[in-house]
Formats: sequence, structure tokens, C-alpha cells
Amino acid sequence: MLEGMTTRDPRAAGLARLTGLIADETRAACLLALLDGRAWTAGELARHAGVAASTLSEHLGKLVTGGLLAEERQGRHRYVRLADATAAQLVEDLAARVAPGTAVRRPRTLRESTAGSAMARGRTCYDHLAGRLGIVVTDAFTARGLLRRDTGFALTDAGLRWFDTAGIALDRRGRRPLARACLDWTERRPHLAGAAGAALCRHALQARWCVRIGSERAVKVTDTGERALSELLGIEAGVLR
Amino acid sequence: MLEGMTTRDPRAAGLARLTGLIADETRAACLLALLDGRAWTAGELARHAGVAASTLSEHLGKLVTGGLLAEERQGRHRYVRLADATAAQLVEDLAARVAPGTAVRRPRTLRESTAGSAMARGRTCYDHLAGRLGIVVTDAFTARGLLRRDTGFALTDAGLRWFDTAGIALDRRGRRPLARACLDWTERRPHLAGAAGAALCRHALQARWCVRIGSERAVKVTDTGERALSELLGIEAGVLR
DNA sequence: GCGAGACTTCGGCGGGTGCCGAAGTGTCCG
DNA sequence: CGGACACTTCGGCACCCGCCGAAGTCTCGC
Repeated sequence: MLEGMTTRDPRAAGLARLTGLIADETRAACLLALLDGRAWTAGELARHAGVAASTLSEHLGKLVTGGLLAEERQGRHRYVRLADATAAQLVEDLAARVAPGTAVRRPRTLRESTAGSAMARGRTCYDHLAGRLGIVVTDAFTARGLLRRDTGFALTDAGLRWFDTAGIALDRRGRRPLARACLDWTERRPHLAGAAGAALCRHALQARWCVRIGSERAVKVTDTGERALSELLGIEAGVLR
Repeated sequence: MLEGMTTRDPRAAGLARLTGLIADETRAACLLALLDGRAWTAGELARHAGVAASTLSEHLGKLVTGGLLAEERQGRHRYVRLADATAAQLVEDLAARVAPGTAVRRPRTLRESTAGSAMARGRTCYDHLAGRLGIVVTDAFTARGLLRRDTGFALTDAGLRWFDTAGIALDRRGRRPLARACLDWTERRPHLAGAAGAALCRHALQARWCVRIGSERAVKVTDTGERALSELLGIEAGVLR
């Protein structure tokens, strides 16, 4: 090694280390899968990524050590999930930049096709709503003056009141911004993320405005949900079918 | 290669490719240097990164092919700069996540110390103001009701009027958001980025509210600048010395 | 033109990393 | 308590990638 090279930029080293953590197809596949916001077992991820359990174990070790994943051991299972909202945002942001180039791929089988269009209609993205559903809701917020998007991305006072009257509590402690734009990779437009997006999604699942389909992160709007979205946001019933 | 493995997730492959582009200390150092928003020659970057010209040439090839850098050939020089605002934002966001861990490093020499504190006082971050200067301006915007940060991050109507009366034109075409939060790595708080941040920075340099110091991206507020910031934003003269 | 200078291409070296299967550890359940 | 199961550790293999210096290409200025 060169002796004089003690002045390597520590920021560059850190940046390379962080991105190197994601710069592997298997680890990337895991991170994308974990964007559903739920905890997966190591075995599930190994099958999902198509590698041996031993290989995946090493990958998980790196991701946990690197701070992107958090783990919980339960008996003989090792559950992992994205470490926090900032980790999810990181993966989302990176994935959004990538998606435009790869979104041209067409589904090959009917099963893939229906699964794909279910995902496109509505899904969760970490802890908020995405897909057609996420966009329609975000647009309705904007149209009704609850969300300001022309000069940035922020809830309005009317927006705060809306959450209040809808009975959805907003967690305004912590540094997490209330509203944040998250680029939707099927719609290619931003949808509502941040603490408000998370609160809305949580409430939507709790109140059964929508339910998860299958084991994926796709969701389907229920009849109850259609009524609620129509009443509270003026969203027409047919739009989400 | 395995024949059956045609179903590798293209999104994961793209994500790995993108991050792999940054996951090298030398390339990361280049990207961080280019965050000043200006064009560097290949030779300058090679010296900056401490590698041979031939090595750096290959790195630049990858970064340009990967879409992160744009190049301009002028005679025997090859100038490179960040491809666009989205590329800059990508690097900024990643760097911001990294900074907290590495910011503990203390300057070792007087030269480094003064250069460091000049950077901390004020600098450009791609095309907007950062450092103490960026934070003070952003805080002044918030305090005067020009920028709304409690529910997201957006200019207010008063904010739009401020730009108008200050004679700073805002480019509202294009998809670039007017206001966006960019995490400051010396102050560890968000400062104003986006089209409005860029317009403000451009105006500040044009009207000589601040000038660049040395060849780095540090900037210094002039007397003219102190008067302007005091009049237009109520920023006290002493704060930025 | 012709040399100096900036950049690129090439060959080759060395180290790092992902992959696997086999063996080992810990947990659950009958 | 013993077998099934989930995960981890280990050794070994193959490949990729960054690095350099030498030689090549291109441009500028005299």
C-alpha cells in the first residue's frame, strides 16, 4: 500500500460502502421484496431470490450489519425487515430511478398478468398506499386543496383538518416529515408518503377500506372502502376496478 | 450459466447496476467532487482521487455510460459533470445518509481547518446554497412564512410573491419541484433545494450577494449580500461571519 | 509538421466477493 | 429424547473488478 495515502476521503469510503451493500442482484432482490414493509424469514427470501440458504444467510448478515435491515429472532426463524423509514425511502428512491428503464417488460403468463395488474391497481409501498390507488388518493387530496403540490409537497391546513375529522391520528413527533413525495414505479408519478401517508394506509387497512390479496403486497379496495373514499375524498366508485 | 434462471427480477438487476456504479471509492470520490455542480476535467479528477489517469478514464466511461455523468469534449480535454438534477439529488441523498457516521473526523491541519470551516459557513450543493448560509436562509424563509415545513416542504403564496418582488424568476415549467428538502451534511438539517433553491443561488451569485472562494465550492457572503439578506429576509448581518 | 500534453486502450496482476455443498448449531415437536 | 427443520459456518472454487504502466490516439501551439 502507498504510505502517503492516509487522506482518502472518508465520505467517499462511506458512500461506496453503503451503495456496495445494495450493489448485488441478490441483495437488491431482497430489499425490493422487503419494500412491502413486512418481515420475511431468511428461507422465504432465499427461495424468492433463487439462491442457497447459506448464501442468503451471508447476505443478510451484511445488510443487517450495514444498518439497512433489522432482525428479530423467533425460535428457529430469523425474521428481517427494513430497518426504518429512512432505509425504505432509500430503496424506494433508488428503485424509482431504475424502474423507467425496466418497466417495458410485459407479463408473459396469465397468472403473472393478473398478479401484475393487481399490483398496478393497488399495493402498499413500505407503509403507504401506492399504485393506481395511491395515485387516485393523492390526486383527490390535491384536487380538494388538502395537499399542495404546485410549490413543493406539503399538506395544507385543510388537509390537517381532514385527517382530524376523519379520525385518523397523525404522529407529528419525530423528525419524519408529515408529507413526502414517493415516485410510483407503475404510474411514474409521485404519491403521498411520509407520516401522513403511513397513517392513512394504516387506517385504510384497519377500517378495511382495503384488504391484502394473497401473500404479496397487492391490496384490493372493499365496498366499505369505496363508500368511504367517495364520501371523504369524492373518489368515484368505478375508478379503482 | 443456469438455463432455467430466466426469471431473475429485472428491477433487482437494474438496482444492483445503478448502485454498483457508485459502489467504488474512486468513483464515489468523483461524484462527491462533482456535487459542486461544475465541470471537471478527467485529469483534475484523477489527481483529486489519487489514481492514475488511465484508471480514472475507465471510471468515467462507466459513469457516463451509466447515465450519472454527462461529458463535453473540448479539444484535448474531457469535461464531465453530473448528468442532471436528478443525478445530483441521488448523490446528495446517498451522501446525506452516510455523513452522520463520518462527520466526527476533525481537521488535522490549519489549512484543512480553515478550508473546512469556510465550507461549513457557506457552499453550493450542486445548484443551490448549503452549509450555515443555506440553513440560515431556509430558516428565514420558514420564519417569515415563505416556506412551509411543518406539514411537508413547499413554498407558500407569500413565498411566490417574495421571489416575484425580489425579481428572481422561477422556472415553473418542467417536472422539477419548486421546493425540495436537501439534507445538509454539516448542519444535519434540511435546506432549500429544487427549482426555487437553484434560482435563488443563481441570483445570489449573479448579484454578487456571495462569491466563490478558491477553487472549491465554498462561498463567502459579500457586504452587498449582507445588506440584501437583511432587507429581504431579515437576516442579521453578523450571523454569517 | 512536430513536440508536448491530455486522454484512452491494452495486458496483466492481485484481491475481493458471490456461489455452493457439507458439516455444525440451535429450536421445535412428537 | 430423537428426528425434522431453519439457519449458520466453513472450505473451496470461479469470476469479476480495480489498479498500474506502456503504448497508442488525438489536439494544441509553436
